[in-house]
Amino acid sequence: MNIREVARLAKVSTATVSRTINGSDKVTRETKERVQRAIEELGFYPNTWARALGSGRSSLYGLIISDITNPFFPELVKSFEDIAVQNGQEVLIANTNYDPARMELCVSRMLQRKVDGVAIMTSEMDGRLITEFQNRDIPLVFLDTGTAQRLTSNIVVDYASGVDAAVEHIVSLGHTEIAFIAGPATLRSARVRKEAFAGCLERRGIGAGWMEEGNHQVDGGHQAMARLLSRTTRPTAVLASNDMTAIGALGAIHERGLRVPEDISVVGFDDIQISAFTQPALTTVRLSRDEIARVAFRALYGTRQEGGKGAEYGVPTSLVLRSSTGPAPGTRAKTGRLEAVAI
Amino acid sequence: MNIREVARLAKVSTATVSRTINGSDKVTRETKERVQRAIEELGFYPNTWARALGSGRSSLYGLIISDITNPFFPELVKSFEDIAVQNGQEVLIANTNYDPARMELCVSRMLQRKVDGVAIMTSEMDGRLITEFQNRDIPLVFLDTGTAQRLTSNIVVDYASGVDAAVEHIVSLGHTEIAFIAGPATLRSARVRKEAFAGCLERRGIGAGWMEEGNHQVDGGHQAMARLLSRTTRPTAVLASNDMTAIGALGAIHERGLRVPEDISVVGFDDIQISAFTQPALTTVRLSRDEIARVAFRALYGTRQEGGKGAEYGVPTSLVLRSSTGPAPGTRAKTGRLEAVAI
DNA sequence: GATTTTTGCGTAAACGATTACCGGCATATG
DNA sequence: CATATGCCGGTAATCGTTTACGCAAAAATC
Repeated sequence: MNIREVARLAKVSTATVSRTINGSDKVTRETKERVQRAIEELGFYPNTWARALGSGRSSLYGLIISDITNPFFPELVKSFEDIAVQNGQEVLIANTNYDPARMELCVSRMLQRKVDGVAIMTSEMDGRLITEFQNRDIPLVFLDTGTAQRLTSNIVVDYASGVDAAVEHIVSLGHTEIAFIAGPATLRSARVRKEAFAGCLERRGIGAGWMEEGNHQVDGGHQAMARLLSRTTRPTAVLASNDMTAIGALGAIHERGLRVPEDISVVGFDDIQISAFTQPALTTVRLSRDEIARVAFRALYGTRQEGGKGAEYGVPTSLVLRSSTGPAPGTRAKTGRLEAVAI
Repeated sequence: MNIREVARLAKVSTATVSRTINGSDKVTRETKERVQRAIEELGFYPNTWARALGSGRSSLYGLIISDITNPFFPELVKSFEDIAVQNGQEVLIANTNYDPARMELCVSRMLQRKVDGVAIMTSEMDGRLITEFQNRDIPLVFLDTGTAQRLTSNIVVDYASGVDAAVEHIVSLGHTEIAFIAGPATLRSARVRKEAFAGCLERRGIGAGWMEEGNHQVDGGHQAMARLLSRTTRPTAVLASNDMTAIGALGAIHERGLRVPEDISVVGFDDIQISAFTQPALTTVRLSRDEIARVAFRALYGTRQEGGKGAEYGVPTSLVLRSSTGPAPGTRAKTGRLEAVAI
């Protein structure tokens, strides 16, 4: 079953079949319809690899992430795939496992499969590898790393406003002893969150003494929280650099026999799915993976047409109120506002 | 950069280059080395599409799952991808979203990309679509659906022994009022788990009166548990058809002001990552996704060579003891055994 | 030493599309 | 009425491999 059989049945040349398939305007309506009928009658669909070879476009996008088992990524992957398929593209997924050495393998996989563009949603990318893509005119889009230039776009997450909303919420509940559990200092996005937090407190005239470092995993959050609790005085509210960390903190607090939010309020970051189902449900800053995926795809898909100049795209964050935050112990704060925005 | 340039540099024909790349034994060692040097010198690697077109093999496997945001799947996907890449293959992932209509789209995507085999790790597959693959001699492997036949293998999970170990554990803790929250009756694997549970109780002479149905999601587990708790008497132990359901149950119990495991013990199924981090950490039956992925890949990869006859593969399950199970209220059971196997 | 068999490699025809180029016909233009 | 201009659609080259076939030269056989 190939294009020639369709051509024979429709009594046209293979070129005309190809043109109808690709929506060329050089075919009259009647011919087009005749070809369409032939295609349907035979149940024909074109061989993607032959198309790729002939046209130089693979209709394949690469999606490089750190680790699909990190709950941040599945939604991103799903949305990206959805949009891609809606636009007739496929997606090649590659995990770096946070390992720069594996990144090399990922890049080579992308190059071998001749992808039409790559969304790099992780930070283990070094300059040399980026060059490999640029040399081959392959559009890229980064999440929070790199800068917009020819053929490469960048997605900038507005961490600051999310952190700010969280701090505002906590402060309005009467908290003044606020801690932050940071992510690994090597991660740009973790540094930005931490700095945003420090800045927020400073602007409000609250000293930023409570600071611990986790690893963006549950165990790191657990240990960091345990360290926080073993000090002579303890915070009444804790912001975590991501939800995994917050979940670890929840566990550590629970182990100490303390209650959330009565004794300590906890705020996460990202709004991963499971955050709605922790005990208690986690108040957190949402970073929409759907939005990221949408923007990333648009960046890649658009870059070719628009002369290949990359752009910078912003993605917002927003506070999601659940049950892990409450009035500071010994305060009688209004909680009306809490209900208003809760989901 | 193509095979011809390599051929010219190595002073051989393109056929010889192709043969060395594909590890044919029809090339002498010296020639092979000369070609290798040329390949490295030019930084050449073959165009995958052209290979696919020429050979009829795409080095692509399809992986159809219900939903990557279901925590059961990410580990499966990751392992499958890992193994595939180690064997020079790529993976095309497709989500059905539990929707039989979308399954059609998934199948068509697989066919268009001419995959060399498909692992179907979901149950929304109807016979007509399977035929599409069989007509094209594409090997398949199913998870717990379908039967082994020409070109199609099946992975059979030993649900019974996992459920049995869980019930044994619960009974040894002195529980006699044991409930089960089933999955959707439409799902074969959910039915098997439920029947295994009923069988276990019967064999031990315990009546199986406590039965509710969830939906394998957190909300379904929550509601089912709430129904269980609103009865006049309540169970002292609950087994859930999967971990998501168990997490929902945990929430419902907590809302009622009851404690786990002091008032009610809870056991999950699957051992998804987050189960180790719930409050309390969930005792559950592990179903290794790594093992499933390994077996699935081997089934597909092996099928071609071995004359295309499919096989049946077994995957075991095992009990993982954590903190959500304890002695039945009013009992003084030994907990020594609990520590022994805990992880 | 003449023969068959094996081995190593080259030639060239697929594989299934895309697309540059070209030509015929119908319509517009003078 | 002759010529210019589009519009459709066909011909065939091309993309980069794989692989069937064939042919020397080397090895094995008698």
